[in-house]
Amino acid sequence: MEKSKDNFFKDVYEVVKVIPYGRVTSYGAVADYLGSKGKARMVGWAMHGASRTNGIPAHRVVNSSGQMTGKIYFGDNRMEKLLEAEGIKVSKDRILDFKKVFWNPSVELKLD
DNA sequence: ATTATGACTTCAC
DNA sequence: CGTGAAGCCATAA
Repeated sequence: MEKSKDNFFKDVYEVVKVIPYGRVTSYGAVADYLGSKGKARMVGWAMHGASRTNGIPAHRVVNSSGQMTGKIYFGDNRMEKLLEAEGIKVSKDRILDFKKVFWNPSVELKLD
């Protein structure tokens, strides 16, 4: 993250910050919204750095299966706890009503 | 420059 | 629903 090379990360953070309460999204959805669908992994990388940052609800970002793959990087059950605190039911590191709580930035947050 | 790795995704079995 | 393989791109060694 030196210079303006972290523009992608910054965009990811902005989108994640905009995720509504009790909603979640996927790495691919964010990457797609940013115009780089193939960078789904990079979004995860950005979250990796956000996990230690304040103001970034990284717990609202999961993979396409609704599985909280990064909870281990969060701090064990901290991620699950946060999600449940927002009314999101979780089971076996996986969001139950994923389809209902899913928030697609490309649709909900479309540009004017 | 090259190889390995990863909070990913999708398809196939 | 679980596992495996291929595709994808940036970071690390």
